Amino acid sequence: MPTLAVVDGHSLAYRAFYALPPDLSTSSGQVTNAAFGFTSMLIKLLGEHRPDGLAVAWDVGRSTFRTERYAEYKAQRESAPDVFRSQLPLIREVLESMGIVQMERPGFEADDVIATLAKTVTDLGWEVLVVTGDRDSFQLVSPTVRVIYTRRGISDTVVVDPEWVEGKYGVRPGQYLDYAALRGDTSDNLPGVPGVGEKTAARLLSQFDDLEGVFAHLESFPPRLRSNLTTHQDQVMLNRQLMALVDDLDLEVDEDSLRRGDLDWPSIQAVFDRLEFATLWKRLTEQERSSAPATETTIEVEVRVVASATEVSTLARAEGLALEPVHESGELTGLMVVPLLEEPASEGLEPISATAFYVPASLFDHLAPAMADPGVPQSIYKSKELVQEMHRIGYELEGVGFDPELAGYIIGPAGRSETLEDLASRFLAVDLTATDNGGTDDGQAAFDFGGGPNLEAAGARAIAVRALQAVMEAELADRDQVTLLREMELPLVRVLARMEQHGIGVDGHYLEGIGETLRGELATLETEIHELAETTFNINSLLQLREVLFDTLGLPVLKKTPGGVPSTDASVLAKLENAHPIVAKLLRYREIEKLRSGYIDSFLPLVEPSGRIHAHFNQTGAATGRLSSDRPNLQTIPVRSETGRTLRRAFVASDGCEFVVADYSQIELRILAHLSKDAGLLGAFKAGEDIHTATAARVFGLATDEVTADTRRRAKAINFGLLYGMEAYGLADRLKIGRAEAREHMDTYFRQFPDVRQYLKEVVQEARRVGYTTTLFGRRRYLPELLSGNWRTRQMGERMALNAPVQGSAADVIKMAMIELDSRLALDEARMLLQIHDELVFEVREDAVEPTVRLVREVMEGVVELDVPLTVDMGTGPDLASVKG
DNA sequence: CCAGAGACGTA
DNA sequence: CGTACGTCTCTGGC
Repeated sequence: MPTLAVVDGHSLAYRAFYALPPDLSTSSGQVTNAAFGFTSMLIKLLGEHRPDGLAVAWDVGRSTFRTERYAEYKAQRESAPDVFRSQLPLIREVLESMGIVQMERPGFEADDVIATLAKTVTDLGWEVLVVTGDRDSFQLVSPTVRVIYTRRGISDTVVVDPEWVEGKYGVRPGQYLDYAALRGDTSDNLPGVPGVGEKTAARLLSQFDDLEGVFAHLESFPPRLRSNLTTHQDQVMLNRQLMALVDDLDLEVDEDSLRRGDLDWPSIQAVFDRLEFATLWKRLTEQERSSAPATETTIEVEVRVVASATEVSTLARAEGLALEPVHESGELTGLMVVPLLEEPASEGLEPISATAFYVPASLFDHLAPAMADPGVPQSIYKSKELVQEMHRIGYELEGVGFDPELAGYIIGPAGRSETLEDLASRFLAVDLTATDNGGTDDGQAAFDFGGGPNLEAAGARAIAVRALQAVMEAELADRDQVTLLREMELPLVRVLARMEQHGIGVDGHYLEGIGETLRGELATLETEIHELAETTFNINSLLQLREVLFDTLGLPVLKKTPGGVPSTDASVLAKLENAHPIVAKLLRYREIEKLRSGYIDSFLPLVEPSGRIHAHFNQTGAATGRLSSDRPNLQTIPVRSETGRTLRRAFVASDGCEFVVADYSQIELRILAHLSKDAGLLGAFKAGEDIHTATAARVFGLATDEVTADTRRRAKAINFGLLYGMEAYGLADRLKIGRAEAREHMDTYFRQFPDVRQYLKEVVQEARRVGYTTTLFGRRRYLPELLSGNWRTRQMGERMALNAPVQGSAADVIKMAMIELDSRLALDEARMLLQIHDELVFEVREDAVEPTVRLVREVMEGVVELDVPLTVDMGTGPDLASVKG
């Protein structure tokens, strides 16, 4: 079935305009951010969805039949800025050069054109993909019409199908119009019914089907709702009239003109050249001219439901198993299993065809031996989740041998982790979403459509995991990153799974107590601040606070935010502290409020009845290779401020246990020493000197015992600045010294440590040459920023290039230590609880504290051999506040 | 409801 | 004009 993509031109152009920096322009000064973003999105659409036809619909003018019928319609909208409007002709040129049909209709909106097109071509047997950031289009969604909805910016999109609409709004796509009419739409200036939000609207419609049904049953509603509905009935019916898309416009739709033909490369090149779209030209040519699959293929899956123990045992004799969980209303009901017998044929455009075996949970006992056997490696997308889920019901997955999510993280380009659909599309040219919808195209697959788990879809996912393994492992082998996956990221899965599962003990009562104290102090501060301001206002409102500080009190504006508005951040307030007594109160208020909202109120709901918090450790969240933590983020427990530290007492070791905390001393500077091989830096570490004091001595030409606290502080700022790619300007700001003096400091530093300068220079050069940086263990970070036409972006790329190998190598080192420690610690004696980048926290049985301290130090210090020693500082204590070395 | 801005906690 | 994260509050509604 051919697919037509229809783009809402204004909607997308507007998104692009606001998503991309306004300094994107040609050398002659024409701003091109909207045109650039639009074209980029278009290329992405062509690449990812491979539509057979393409059309762009435009709005014309502001007046439509809707504004005639209802003057308020969209009346609140301001007209678009000139720098946006000037780009519309550019976009039209791009589209013309690419031979893409553009349509518009005076008196109607682009949405109406889209609706008409969708209806027309659907009748001709096409599938439709509507690309827009406008939710009104959801009323068009059907089994053959999907919407690619741009949620924010231009790259965060979601494919909206009937299931998505139902899941999100609780109504069928056919009811969406009535639903929106009830709810109203502020962006169109259409009021809804007071007291009827999304929840109520959805409930009413699921009960009475449509507006007519709702208004026919007014008597059954509570009085308030009834009267609100009665008074607003006219508005609601008007809303529906205005929101309903017109699908019978008189458009001359010529099926053939919609189809994409061969591209006219010379004319495209002319337009792209003039707009200076060099990178887009490269993307388009590589994508559309390459021999890469012209269209996505699909997975042909035959699902076999396993019914006997014998069949399971046969499966379990495979050389490996791809596993995909199958859920029904939140419960794990079974596993889709694809045995790894032979390499799947993944060349060309043949559909990948395989059998997936569904093993219901009742037969898991027979699968257990294979799952617990590292000799039968398991390939699992999001393996940590399945490891935990299986553990909870009593089964251990001991041999996770592949996870496409982790492989994708290693291959990069990093960012947030990719969905299995993304990965299948990228590495297999397979469209998994086609199967997810129930595989209605082959007749026999629809047996469970509408109820029960979609076994076809799960089977296709398991097959995709297997196919991805072959392709991605080959890619990793080419890059020499197989070890990184097999020896580091995969073994870490079990370690993290255990840490999350074990959680950390929290004294909820203590936390509540602190909360009360903080609330008390906040109330006092609030009163004082209001009195000093001589007005009551919301201190948390930056808008109101700015007004008080800079208008009412007339304090000077020392810094602007990136948005161009006066900044009130802590560094500004610190400078204003002597200007007005309100400032000190504000600083204190901010500090306390941060603790209350971010650490008390957000932690308490996360404490399980067991008295423990189970944070998540995300293995694919950071571009450098670090872990990240969320729900809650336990890598940011306060430690710097006195008040913040009181909160640490809430983290308590279990009865009969103590915390053991181990942190690498100056690991990043040590890695810089190792990577740069700078004699001075290596010497200082080998001699066991305090690195900041040693740096100060060399930079300021002093003997070690002549280094004062202040010179040490300066040296420390230089050392840290180095790791972040800081320049003289930043150092000057930080140390409150002149730019020239800062320059002088840095020059002296680099004279004393010449190989550091050389190394930093080479890192950037190499990154520019190959496109990425590399860590000790071969982890890459891709840095397209280095080739940006934008100076700022390029500078940022350089700083990232300087920092990534150091931060990333440190992450590698501690990950290796975690894996080794996990295998060597006895679980009944010591459990790893937290990783905070260069620090590990363990909960240890009191009688095992001493040997554990010894083992942890030995493993952490010895896990890799560098040109400098790695040293670890250790402490123990019954709670995180009283950990003492 | 949602996304962005601004602020701020940590390494 | 210092890297890497996650989370809170407020605000305005491409």
